[in-house]
Amino acid sequence: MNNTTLKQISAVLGLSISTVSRALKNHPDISDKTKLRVTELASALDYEPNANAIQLRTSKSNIFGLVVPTISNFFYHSFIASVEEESRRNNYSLMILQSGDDPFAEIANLKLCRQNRISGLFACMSTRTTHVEAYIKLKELDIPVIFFDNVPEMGNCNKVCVADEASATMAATAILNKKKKKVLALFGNESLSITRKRLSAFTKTIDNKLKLLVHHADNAEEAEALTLGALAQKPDTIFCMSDEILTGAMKAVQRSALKIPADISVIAISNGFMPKLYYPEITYVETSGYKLGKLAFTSMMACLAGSTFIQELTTESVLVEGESL
Amino acid sequence: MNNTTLKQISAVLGLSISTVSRALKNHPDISDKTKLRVTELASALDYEPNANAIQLRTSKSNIFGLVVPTISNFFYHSFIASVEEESRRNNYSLMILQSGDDPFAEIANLKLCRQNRISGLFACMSTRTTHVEAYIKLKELDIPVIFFDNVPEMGNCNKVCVADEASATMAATAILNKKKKKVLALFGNESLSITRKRLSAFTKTIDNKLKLLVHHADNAEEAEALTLGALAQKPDTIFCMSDEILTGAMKAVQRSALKIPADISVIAISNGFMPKLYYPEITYVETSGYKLGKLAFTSMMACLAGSTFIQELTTESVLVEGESL
DNA sequence: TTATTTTCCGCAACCGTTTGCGGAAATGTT
DNA sequence: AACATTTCCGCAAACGGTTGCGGAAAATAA
Repeated sequence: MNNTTLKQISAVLGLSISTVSRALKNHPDISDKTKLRVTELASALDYEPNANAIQLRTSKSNIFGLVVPTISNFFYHSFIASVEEESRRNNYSLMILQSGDDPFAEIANLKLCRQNRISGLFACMSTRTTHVEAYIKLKELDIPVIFFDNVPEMGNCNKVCVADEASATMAATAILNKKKKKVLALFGNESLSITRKRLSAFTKTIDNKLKLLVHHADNAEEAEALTLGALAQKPDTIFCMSDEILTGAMKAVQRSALKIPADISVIAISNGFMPKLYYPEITYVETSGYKLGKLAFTSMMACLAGSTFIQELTTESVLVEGESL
Repeated sequence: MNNTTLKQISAVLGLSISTVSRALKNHPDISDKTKLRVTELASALDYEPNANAIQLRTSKSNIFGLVVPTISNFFYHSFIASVEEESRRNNYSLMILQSGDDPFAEIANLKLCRQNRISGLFACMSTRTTHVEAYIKLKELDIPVIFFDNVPEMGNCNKVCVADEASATMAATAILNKKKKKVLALFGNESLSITRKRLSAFTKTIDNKLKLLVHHADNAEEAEALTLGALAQKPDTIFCMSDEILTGAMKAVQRSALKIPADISVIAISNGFMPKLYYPEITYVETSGYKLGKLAFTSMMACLAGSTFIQELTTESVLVEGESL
């Protein structure tokens, strides 16, 4: 069975297509009697307007694109859920695409977005993105781009970020306040903007006031291995810059049968899900993907409303105390 | 700046729109010379075809819908990632919508899918879905619907499921083999199809050969509380039917400072991510969302290829041994 | 009754593509 | 040279809506 069209309705009712169209959108030109006839038949026939036709005619798509390295990631997860929620609430659909950290797939995804004439794009660049041209092209087409999480260096673009520096500073301060002496600090891939920001703020705050062992891990396995190795040097605290790092480190801690916080303290920067999985719950500085999503969305709406003001927004972080520090 | 159109290209080159259209798709009617002129200008102008126009003209959308209670869930996660991957590989886009377990949002989402004239739908019903009419309507419109995870009872629809019965049986068998005496078995919401299946298969396999304490938890917190309470009865094993249940139970175990597997054994049915988070790693029966996604996709493609054969597919499960049993 | 206004609806163009068909020009065949 | 083919391209309709404009019929005013 095919979808009902305005033409079909108009044929049945002996009206013109335009009259039916106007009746359905409650246009004042149409009499109540006619409106009633039309709406009743439309709902009887389960009429649903063809979004493609509307978008073609109005050249507005009401679709947002969202490109991300992978959707299987705690942080992106909540970000995506948040953006999807807001989008639907505002009558937008979301087209979600993952690049798998492959620059070519990323370009292909952006092309797909363009073909679908998206109204705006939420983008987290892949680790190895070198080519920002494809993103710039979107801007030239007056399609707002809101970068999040791993954002480009260049200044003239909209970005929403968690408070990387503030979070790292907050965590470092918490450690200092507890009079810790030796911290194993685990960070992510060095080429990520968030890694650089967090690392510099963290070390700056620690400021040689205590012994610092810094390591970089690309994934949980690496973090576990690094932690197992570094535990030989008897740190009294572990700092993890992300959830993924945290899971690796925690496994190493459990494996070493160390008691938290008696034998070793743990603090992380996290979305909040993982820390609550453990007992005792891990103390963490919250960088909420959910909040970031909301922020990104309001930024997007501002752009669509005509704001040409380039803004770089940041969510606030809070220290959530568990019993691990 | 606006997007380039065929009309613009044709105007510049002094050709008709149809010629340009054909040249771009390498139609034999067009001479190589003309093709070259067209393709060069097209790429110079960064031409990208308007998907809406194409979809309107061809009445094929190349968009799949995916509706799910929430995307913030481990299992759906990997399922979605898997389907997205396959979709893009096959030149389809994915429109992902979450209902938040709200039946009205679910209906609104399906409406959105219809308006966008999706080519097919991957659907996991919300817990409280009573109204399958909206789904049936899609079938009437010849839009294939592949249900996954929480599927409707009715027979005449395509379903892909993890091997619920087999998984539960496998877990129960593993427990029996280890000569356990008293099992705390934690299940999810009773109204879910997967809960019913897993519960019946599990209890049937255990068959009163040991003492069974069955509880239902809707979320991790409930699972934790239930576990804490039930530990008083000194079970020697905990079975968790899902990741969410597992996280709750594990927290209770950690809180009680019980050693795994010395003091208590744990086994779960899981996607595989959570069990590897703990040390020792939890033994689990793997029900892979990733595999299920692949299966759902092939089923979808079969439907689109014209297969009217209603099928109910099931992925295979495997027991992944950790050191918790 | 005639003139004026209001009410209600249809015509037609347009959005950007695809595609069947027809036809002019170029080429090939006797 | 006359005819048959082939090569290459354009016309126009269609997909399903939206919307400016104009106009007939009905209602109101003079």
